[in-house]
Amino acid sequence: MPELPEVEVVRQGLAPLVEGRRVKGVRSSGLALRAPIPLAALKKWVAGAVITQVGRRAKFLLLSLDNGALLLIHLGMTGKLYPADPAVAPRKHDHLRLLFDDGREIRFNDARRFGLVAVAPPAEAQAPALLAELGPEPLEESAFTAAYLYQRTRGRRPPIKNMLMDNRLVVGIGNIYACEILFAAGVNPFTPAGDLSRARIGRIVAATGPILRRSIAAGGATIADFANTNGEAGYFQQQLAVYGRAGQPCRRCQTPISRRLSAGRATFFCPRCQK
DNA sequence: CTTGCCCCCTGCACGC
DNA sequence: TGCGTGCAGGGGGCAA
Repeated sequence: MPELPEVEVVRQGLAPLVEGRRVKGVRSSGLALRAPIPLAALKKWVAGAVITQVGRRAKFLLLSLDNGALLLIHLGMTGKLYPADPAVAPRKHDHLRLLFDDGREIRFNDARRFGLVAVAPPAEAQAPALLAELGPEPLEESAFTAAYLYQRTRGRRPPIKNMLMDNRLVVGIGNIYACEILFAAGVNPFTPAGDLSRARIGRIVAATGPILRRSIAAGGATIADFANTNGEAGYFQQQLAVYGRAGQPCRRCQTPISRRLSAGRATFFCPRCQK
């Protein structure tokens, strides 16, 4: 489900719910997500600690603790965080519960279990292994530059769309926003990345920030079931130019939007506007 | 090292 | 009503 804008929307909603709160206890469903929930580490480093700050790196939520440890949460495809009353029975697919000393709790619900919960002890919290290979943040304009993307794509044959979704190159861009960014840049998603001119790379980079920021401002895109911490849908999906619009007229030229697979993922583009 | 393929898992829409 | 199929915002392991 969530790409960078959706995770950022969750971060913004989660921060006021948990910052300054002390975790009283943790509960897990016992079912593994992408990896087993590290209950021992959660009890050691999270239970009893105060959450000082909620940050984000790529699609990871980073909950800093006052003992120096770091709680990492990845929402995968269907992960949701929501506040709950501890007296109310967990919902189906609630896999982690963080109970606070003020009588509230936060639950992590993840039907498909592609999410991830990890704990970095204080010694690793500044450089968690899970974040070690990640490329720059696309909203950091000094890092995700045309010069950077141009250099990193030279000699590479994979389609530019697949490369934009590779978090070693740039983080946070998934299937929706890769399609949208390339439409805005007028670049065909199947173009081998290394074939793109400096000017076209520049258009891709220039299109990225505004699209991601507009989505964050709109509360993210809710295609099926994305929800913020209040359970509310976003509305950026109303502004999508190509994603999910196969057969519908291009908003710019009226040509029907195409849908083709790229690396097994549905890829939407305007065959006329994107060359 | 790169690249494509397949898998993890559940839920939903659709056709029959 | 039920069943089979295909698809879904992610990401990692594996083989060639």
